[in-house]
Amino acid sequence: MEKKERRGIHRIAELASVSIGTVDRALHGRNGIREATRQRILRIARQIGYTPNLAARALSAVKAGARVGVCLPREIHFFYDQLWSGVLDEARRMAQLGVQFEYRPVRALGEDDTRAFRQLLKSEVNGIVIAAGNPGGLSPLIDAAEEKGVRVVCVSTDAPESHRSSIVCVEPWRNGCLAGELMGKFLPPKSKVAVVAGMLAATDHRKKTDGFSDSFPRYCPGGNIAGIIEGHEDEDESFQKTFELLGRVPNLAGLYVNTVNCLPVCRALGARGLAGKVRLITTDLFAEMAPYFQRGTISASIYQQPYRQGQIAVRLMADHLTSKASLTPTVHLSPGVVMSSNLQLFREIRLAPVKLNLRNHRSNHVPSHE
Amino acid sequence: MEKKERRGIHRIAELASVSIGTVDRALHGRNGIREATRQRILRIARQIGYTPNLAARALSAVKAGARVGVCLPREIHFFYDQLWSGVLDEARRMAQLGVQFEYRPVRALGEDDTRAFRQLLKSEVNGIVIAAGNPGGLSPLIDAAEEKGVRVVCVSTDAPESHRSSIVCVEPWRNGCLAGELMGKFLPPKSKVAVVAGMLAATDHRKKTDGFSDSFPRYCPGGNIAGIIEGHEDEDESFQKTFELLGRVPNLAGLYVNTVNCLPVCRALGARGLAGKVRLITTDLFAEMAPYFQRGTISASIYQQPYRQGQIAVRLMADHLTSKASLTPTVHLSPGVVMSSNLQLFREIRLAPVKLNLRNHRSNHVPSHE
DNA sequence: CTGAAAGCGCTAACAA
DNA sequence: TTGTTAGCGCTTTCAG
Repeated sequence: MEKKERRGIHRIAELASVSIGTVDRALHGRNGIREATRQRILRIARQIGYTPNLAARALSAVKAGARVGVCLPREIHFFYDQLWSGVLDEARRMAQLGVQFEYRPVRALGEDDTRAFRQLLKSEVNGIVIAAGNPGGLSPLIDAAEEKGVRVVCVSTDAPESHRSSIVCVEPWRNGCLAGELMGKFLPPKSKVAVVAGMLAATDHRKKTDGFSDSFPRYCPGGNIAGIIEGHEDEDESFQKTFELLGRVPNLAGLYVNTVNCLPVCRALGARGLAGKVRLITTDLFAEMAPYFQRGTISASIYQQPYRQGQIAVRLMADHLTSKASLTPTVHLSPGVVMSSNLQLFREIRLAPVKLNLRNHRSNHVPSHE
Repeated sequence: MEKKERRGIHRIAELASVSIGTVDRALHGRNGIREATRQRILRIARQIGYTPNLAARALSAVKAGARVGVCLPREIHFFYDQLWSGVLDEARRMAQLGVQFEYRPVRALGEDDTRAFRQLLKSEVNGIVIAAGNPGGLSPLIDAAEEKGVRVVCVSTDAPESHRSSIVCVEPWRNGCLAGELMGKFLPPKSKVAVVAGMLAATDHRKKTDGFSDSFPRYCPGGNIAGIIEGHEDEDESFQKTFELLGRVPNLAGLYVNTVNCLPVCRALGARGLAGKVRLITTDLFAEMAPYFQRGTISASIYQQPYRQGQIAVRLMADHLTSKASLTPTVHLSPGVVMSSNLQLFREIRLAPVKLNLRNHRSNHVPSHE
């Protein structure tokens, strides 16, 4: 005839000799409860180390579940598809805990993102995850959102002037520093190197370039940066400018490409017969780069962990929304170093390119953990 | 008088004009159902894109909830405390979905782990996560467990001969390869280098050494390995042997330490006035190494991502147990490269050392995502 | 102010 | 072979 031991909120109710309704009121700071009762209940809860069962909570609140909006560029090659994968994988998990997601992909970084953001705001989400392509236009919107209690997490690209709750990224400056240190250690003292940037007008590219410039001379005594060129993300322009640079600067020992657009640079090196002679450090990773690693054209690439950025951003937001966990204001990941020895371990190389499909991400889904 | 639209399994039952019990049977391949009915139900489920609500499932299965045993070394410095953190953080999350954890820390890797494993088996767990210190003794036990349907996931250290369901690790051979490539690229052709191993009798250390030996000459033309010494994880021995080596081999250009025990090597370099002159590549990361990075004694360290290994191993197991997800047989993480530019981004350096407390991991818990 | 009870989607034990 | 039902822990609503 022994009574089974109850759990959670029931247990508390039992110990406090009240009903579960009262416990609920105490736990959630709702009104309609005497302060004394509340204190007593809270004390008991603390004593037995009560933790709410999130599954039960999620189940009970199917309709009232938290909603998260996501706004990221769609470009399916390079970087953003991996970022999306991380986001979607983690979103699928959190969906099990009652968090709902609303996706508003934009065509390219910074393109039309204020509109997408506004739409998300209008659709009554509780949080927004966004790659802030144009911080200028977005910042006031972000501030407005935060004002209304909608938490904003920036991922990969920051809007530092805004009051966003959190940023998840690899800092561009550090990224450049690491490249600089690596280059400095690869090369003998007094080496001449050059930088191929996308466009220096873009903050990220400028900061990466700065980081490299700060760091390289520290690790390569007497080394100097003989040139900085802008490829403007254009294949032909990048090729031409690099080709020209290689002709112009004699004894160039190293080249740092801080944009994803490194293939034309590889080709220019090949055309000059300098592949493998000039140390090349690139940024990011995608399948077409593999042969250049194997041939020794690319010495190393600085990897920004897109999958993990997406995963962490979603997790951060969802944790906050479901458990009232505090939102870590900054999560700065360490950039990875890709070389030919570990190339095969990266998902960009390992997984055959998979089409991005927001509707039905479940199908043909390969479990992934990197 | 309109009927509310039901969800999930109820919805299917409605459409198929059967009861939810039957649907459940169909979905889970249980018997006691006519094949025709099952097919019909499965088809409908597919059509409406049914996804089980894991929160509900978890809630329903609290008593029958999956139980996971964890057996890892306790040593709180270096590596394993980070591995534990990853495990505990992820375990706490999965606890919300009804997965229970049983911890059986052992004093040191391979010490007494067969006993711990047996205890876990006896306590009726559904899965075991273990760092397989002595694969020899463990393999038959692992096979027996798998035979009984208890899935075993090895983490960090493998038992390759066993039938464990999965392994999560950084492959030691690749680890050595990366060190070799890095060293090869740091040094001019024809350089002489040496390796400081723990004990070559340990498979992991031997494989790292092999990887390094395979890889280094490929990236340093004419380079050769002038010596391999064993420190046996002993501070004094490591110091003495390194000190002696540095005196014996003239013009040694690089040193690769493939055990965590790198401080004595740093000191020996200092004592010979060679700190910063001889390129030093180490393994793993802990707070006391920081000054040696900053002074340039350590050029780089190969980081084995302990936190993430723990996280992924638990996740793999828990996913399998809750969703019948397939257990990816191998998860090989890419080793990270630590240099002074990104040193501060690693949790070992960033987080003040925190005591390991299995009882009450929640308290003084800092949310972490790296 | 407090208690009682319904229901979230799923599992498992028992009835038919 | 199939249907029914009692929870799992929490939120919410309606009575007292």
